[in-house]
Amino acid sequence: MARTREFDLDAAVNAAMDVFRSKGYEGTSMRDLSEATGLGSGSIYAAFGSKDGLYLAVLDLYRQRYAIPMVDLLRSGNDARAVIREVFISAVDDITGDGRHLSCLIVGASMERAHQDVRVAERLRSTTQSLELALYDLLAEAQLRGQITSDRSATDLAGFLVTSLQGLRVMGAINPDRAALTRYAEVALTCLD
Amino acid sequence: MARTREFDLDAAVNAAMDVFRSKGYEGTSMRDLSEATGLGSGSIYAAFGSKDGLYLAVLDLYRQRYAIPMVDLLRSGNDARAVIREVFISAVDDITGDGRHLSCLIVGASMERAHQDVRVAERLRSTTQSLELALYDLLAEAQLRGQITSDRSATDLAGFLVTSLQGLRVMGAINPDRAALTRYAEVALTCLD
DNA sequence: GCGGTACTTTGTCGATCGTTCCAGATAGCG
DNA sequence: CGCTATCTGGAACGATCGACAAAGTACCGC
Repeated sequence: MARTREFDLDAAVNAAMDVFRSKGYEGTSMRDLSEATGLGSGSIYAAFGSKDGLYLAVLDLYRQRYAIPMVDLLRSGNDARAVIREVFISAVDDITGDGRHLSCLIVGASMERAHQDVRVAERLRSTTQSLELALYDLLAEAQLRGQITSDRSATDLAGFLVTSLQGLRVMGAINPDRAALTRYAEVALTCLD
Repeated sequence: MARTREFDLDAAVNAAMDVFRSKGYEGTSMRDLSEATGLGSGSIYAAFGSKDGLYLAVLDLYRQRYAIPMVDLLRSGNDARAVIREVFISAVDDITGDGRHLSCLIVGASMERAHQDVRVAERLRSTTQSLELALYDLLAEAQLRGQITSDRSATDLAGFLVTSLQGLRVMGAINPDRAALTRYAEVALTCLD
């Protein structure tokens, strides 16, 4: 055997994620990625194959970092309304958190990449579906308990909530007003009444 | 005087709009724009100054074409609930209309350009604000008449509705399911009850 | 009809794009 | 400790980027 890899793959993907989030896919050059990760382009191509490959790795990490914890929270067994509010609040926090203008990779990928790369489209569909499913399970049980309205199916309510989350990301990009976004989220939650 | 301009400026901006909507800003090259408009790059630079200039012209046309009619509809004096439902339905139609995957320029610009070009950001804020304002006026009067809930301020309801519209655009880009999007929109409208 | 002017076209600019390749560096094995 | 397989950073590739200048073309007032 011989020399082992020196750099931390995860750290590199992390650094690349920030770049993609602030500049988009097409707006990011390999030069940007080299500087952000501290790697030579040769190392990047050896590890990820291409710019697309690195983007997919970034997208997977983003899902693992943000979408999966959200699903876990929804499945934690706590009160439906409280858990959903928590999800919305943490989303608003994420949107307005730092001043670095890091937009949501999911929304960005939906607009910029979903039409052109089927692997991206698959991942986006999978992510939103798992989120919708977790919401569905939570809402269906809450409906059985009479905790939320049964005027609408749990499926529709779940899809609507995901839609609202995506909408908040967009609105936050246009005007990162935390108080306003929070109020919009509160209105969305009234659909459960 | 001298030679008159041979091409139709509006037609060129229209053609460019389709390209930007399907490829995004960074993903569109001057070559793409030349082919779509049928103009030489020289003519484009003479007419718009730069790629950015053309993009701004496209964004203005998009606002004029989609946002302003929406505001006019909201101000038509018809029943609030019916008008708002019409706005949502026409938005869903627009999202799922053709198979050409033309995403919303407003949402695309929000994600890709708002952070980098203040002129884009200004236009986006202006567009959403005029939409929110039209909704506010409509909702405030409906509240006075007792036609919709007064549990939430008209401001919050208006912002929420715009947020939902943006969310529908994103969801439509991930999965252009007209029936599902329509149901999500219906859920959003229940917030007025 | 003619000169002048504005518009269109074409070719090309330097820069940068994503990608590949190579020479030097480094760590594990005998 | 030397060998060698692997990794590394940077140089260099052809292609393409946005932008522009010069040349050609059609229209106007005279």
